[in-house]
Amino acid sequence: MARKLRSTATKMGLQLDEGAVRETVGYNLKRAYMVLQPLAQSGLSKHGLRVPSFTALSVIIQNPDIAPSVLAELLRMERSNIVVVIDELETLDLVSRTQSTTDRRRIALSATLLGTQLHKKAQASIQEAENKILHLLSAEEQTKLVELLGKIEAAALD
Amino acid sequence: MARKLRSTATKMGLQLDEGAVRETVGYNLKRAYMVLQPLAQSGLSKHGLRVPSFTALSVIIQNPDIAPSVLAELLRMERSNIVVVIDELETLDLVSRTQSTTDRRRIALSATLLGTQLHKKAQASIQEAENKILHLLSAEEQTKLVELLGKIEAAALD
DNA sequence: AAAATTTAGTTATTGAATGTAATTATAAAT
DNA sequence: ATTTATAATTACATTCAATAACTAAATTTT
Repeated sequence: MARKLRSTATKMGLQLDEGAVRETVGYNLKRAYMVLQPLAQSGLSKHGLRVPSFTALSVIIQNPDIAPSVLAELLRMERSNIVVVIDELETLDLVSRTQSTTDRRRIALSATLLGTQLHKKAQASIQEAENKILHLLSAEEQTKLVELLGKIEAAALD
Repeated sequence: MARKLRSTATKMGLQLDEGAVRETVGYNLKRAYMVLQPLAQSGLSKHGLRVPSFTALSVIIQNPDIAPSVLAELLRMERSNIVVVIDELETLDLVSRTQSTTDRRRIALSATLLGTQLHKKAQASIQEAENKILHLLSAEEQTKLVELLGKIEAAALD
């Protein structure tokens, strides 16, 4: 590690490191996320999507007629923020809102054909972008990583 | 997983999941980060610090007389954003700026005694907060996780 | 030595993402 | 019938990171 990190450091003949923060798992998580997030974003921007809208589209495709509030819970977002994401997806004709006839408060979300098609392409773009980094991890390492991340998330639900 | 995730889902007798996004490593990273970040923040808020100011303080303690621009490079932040973090730390009397005599553009950052003391306490608070979750991972798992995260970060430096 | 270029720190501004509070319409409960 | 709760929404605030432009000082070029 730290080839580029040393670029300025070596100029000054110093031995730099971040010290105590590196002992927290959270900071290491953040730094790895800072690497992958821009890759995902650039993969999505080709299709006019942002990360939140892509994740929402993904969930809607997987769960046809899902309600916004359930979608929000699943994505761990506020209901109020989901609204603008749905607005965005609807404007792009990727998702449509249908008011429930049995409970007129409730809205059913479904992906359009275009939405399903675009999602497939966007998914491929993300995978491709992530792979610029992740091909340096073996399949077992990637599986292990996702498993450990899942344990952290599961632990939070107690 | 998904005890709480099922809370609404089970009400409706549905089997919900996020679908394709979960196949991206980046999203799993994000979700795990969403668990740990608030814990770190609550650990720090007791001491009047935010995550960015704590990480900066950590680096300054580890590297006395570091320049703001080097600090920014190490934390992968913009120089412009580091300034406000330093302002904040200086206001709290945790860090002081000293102008270099040899190069009057350059500034040397150093932690005050108070800064060093507070950092130690804040560090303990973070560890304690993180452990509410992380004790569910074995020591080996935590080490493995940090190792894998490090590989992702290292891969980005090519 | 003078002029041009680069570097360090700073300021101001923006945009993206998330969080909070209040509002409207409908349904459910008392 | 009145109250209470829920779903979606709107408006607003906050945090964080990114960009551009500015000042002062050093370095390089001519």
